[in-house]
Amino acid sequence: MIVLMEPPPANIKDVASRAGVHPSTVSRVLNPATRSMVSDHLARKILAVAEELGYRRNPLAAGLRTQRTLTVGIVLPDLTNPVFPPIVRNAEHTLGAQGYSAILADTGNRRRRERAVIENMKTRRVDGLIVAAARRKDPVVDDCVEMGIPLVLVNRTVDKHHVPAVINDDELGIELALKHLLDLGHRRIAYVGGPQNTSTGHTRYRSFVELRKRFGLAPDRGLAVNATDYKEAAGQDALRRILTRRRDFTAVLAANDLLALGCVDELQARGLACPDEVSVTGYNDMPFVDRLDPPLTTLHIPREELGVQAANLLLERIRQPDMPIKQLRLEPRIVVRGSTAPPRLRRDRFGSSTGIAS
Amino acid sequence: MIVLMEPPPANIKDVASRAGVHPSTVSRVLNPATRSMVSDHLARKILAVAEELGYRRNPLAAGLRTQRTLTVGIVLPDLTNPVFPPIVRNAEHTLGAQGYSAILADTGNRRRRERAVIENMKTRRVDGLIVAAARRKDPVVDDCVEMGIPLVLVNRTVDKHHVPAVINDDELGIELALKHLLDLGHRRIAYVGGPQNTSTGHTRYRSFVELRKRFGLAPDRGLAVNATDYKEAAGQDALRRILTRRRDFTAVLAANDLLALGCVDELQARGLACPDEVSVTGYNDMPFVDRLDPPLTTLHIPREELGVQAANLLLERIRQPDMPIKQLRLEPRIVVRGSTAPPRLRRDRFGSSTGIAS
DNA sequence: CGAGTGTCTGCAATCGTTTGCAGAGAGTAA
DNA sequence: TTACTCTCTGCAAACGATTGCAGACACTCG
Repeated sequence: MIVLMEPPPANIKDVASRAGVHPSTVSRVLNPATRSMVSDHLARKILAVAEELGYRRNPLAAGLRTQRTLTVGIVLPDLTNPVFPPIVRNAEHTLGAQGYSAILADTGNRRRRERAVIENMKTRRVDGLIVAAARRKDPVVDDCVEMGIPLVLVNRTVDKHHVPAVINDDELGIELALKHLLDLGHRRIAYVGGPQNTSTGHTRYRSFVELRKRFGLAPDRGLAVNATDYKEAAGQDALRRILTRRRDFTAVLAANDLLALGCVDELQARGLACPDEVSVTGYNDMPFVDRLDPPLTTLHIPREELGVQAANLLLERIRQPDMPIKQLRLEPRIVVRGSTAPPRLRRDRFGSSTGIAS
Repeated sequence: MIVLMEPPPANIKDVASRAGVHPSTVSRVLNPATRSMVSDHLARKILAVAEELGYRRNPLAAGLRTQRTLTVGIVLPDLTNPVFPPIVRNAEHTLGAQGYSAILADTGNRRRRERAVIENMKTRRVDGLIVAAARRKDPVVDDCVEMGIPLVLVNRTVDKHHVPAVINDDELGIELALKHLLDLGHRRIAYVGGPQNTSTGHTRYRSFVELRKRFGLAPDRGLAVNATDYKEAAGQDALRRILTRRRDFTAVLAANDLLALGCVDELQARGLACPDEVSVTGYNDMPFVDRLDPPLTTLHIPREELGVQAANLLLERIRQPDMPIKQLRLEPRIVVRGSTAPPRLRRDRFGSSTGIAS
């Protein structure tokens, strides 16, 4: 095959000599901030020449000089978790509209890899980071803020305050879910939570415990278990652990859709009908959970908004690093579907005297 | 807040002066290819100093000089289509293992944006591109190969041959699906295809038409409609169009899971039970289609493998641009689930004399 | 006419690496 | 000793842009 060797792309010097000016003048014309330094007449001419030669500025050279790369890193725990694609997509899109490109890295939920990819991004001199993989205590994140690298957390945050973040109002979310179950008439409600080293897992669990108290429910020991992971298997496992101790609940409030699916699996495995015998709620309203069997009652979170806001917040921080730190807390709303229903009397199968009662 | 100003990261000159050598020597030691040029003793010393100073090479400066950025672009039509995350994830991971970072862009299926993002990546001097958003005729892709930019297509390819690609064996896929339906006893099978400007849409449609002939089925006109988009709404729309003409089919073979879901919706809207009255098959085995109602019979594609192979192929091309062009065609396998069943006689509701019969 | 003011453009250093070339030095052989 | 080879290291020029500084020039005003 014959490869046509294209001429090397025009650089700023080519444009300058073709326009009969000095490279610096060209640079000034091409740079919006310095554009006004050169006379309109000359500027127009230079722009024309640049256009004609198909000039494209070399971001490496520019970045080397300016220390800005127009690049941001996006760090995810798990791209195959359906919560994240919409966030990424919208973040990428709003960043792109401002000239920024996104470098993506999936940590696979591994700390070592999180450290490695962020390290890599730092050496690549990204202008900022969007991190969706934060743990509550996250030394990698701490390092970044300490080094002054603009950073925005999304979806999950860290315990330390004063880190910019766009997250969900989990207290509200859990309250909505719990109220929904209470309204249906449930009183014995199990809780399957997420990993306690994530802010979502922690906050949702804490909220559940507090709200249960506030609503005057018994502090049912043994009815709440936190899974080690936001995955179906972990959810199933958690519910299994609950079921070894108690069988008298009529609903399961899960801290995440995937956990909820695991719960549904476990119920099914035990021949317990959902929602007829046990109701289940999730969190996140992942795509397609509306078409599952049963359609999942869950909390809808503004995924697109999370992405857009995270990107905007980051851009703001990049441009004005000294602005006070903002935390956005977006409101979820409950979506009632087929996985929840009023409890039925089923003394025949369950009792409060199943053994290890509290 | 007090910001501790870190000292600027050490550069190659710092290392050199600290080790009492010339920067070029340091460069040679740090670069595997030239590593052997310097004596072991000195090299060890230099490495120690570099380590001590926490030296990290600046990829911008290196890229500026070498014209290699250790960066590749990944271009997707729609990240929220569940087919892509696993591909991206695995591609990113295998690229990362070789020191490459991935710049991600989602075109939202818009040609303008495809052009723009690839243009942007080119000016960023990516070393190569993985494109999952290709159309059958895709001038943007043509430009890239013409300019000699290493490029690998994934999932979809272009009509021109001699473009490296990792795709599915769609002929086989459609054959498996069709055979499955035939084995169940279906004879009147509708087809809901994808956009004909994508290779998948085209190949699957063509395969269906040919196989139908080969298996001796009537060339049922009006039983095949191609959707304009790989989305549920488009699938629903397509089946609706078929239903205005014919109602005598007992199965729908859809070219994609999302289209299949749209078909299910339309059947449901018309009160037709799936699979009792009409069977439906999909393509891609998206995550969670196994838990839908009904669980979707579909073709499983090796998504992880697609990502890994695409990345490897690209790396190969980057390193040896003159290698003959490879096309990988991975085999799907059929996964039989609840959305397909033997046809039932239902003369009561359907007849072959519903109007516009062929 | 000279000084002062303001606007525009050019000069040259700089960002941090890489790499062709040449030279230094050691070693070998005649 | 001289010439030659070989191995290692240093020199300096790129790569392509940005930017502080200063000079050129036109213009106004006294």
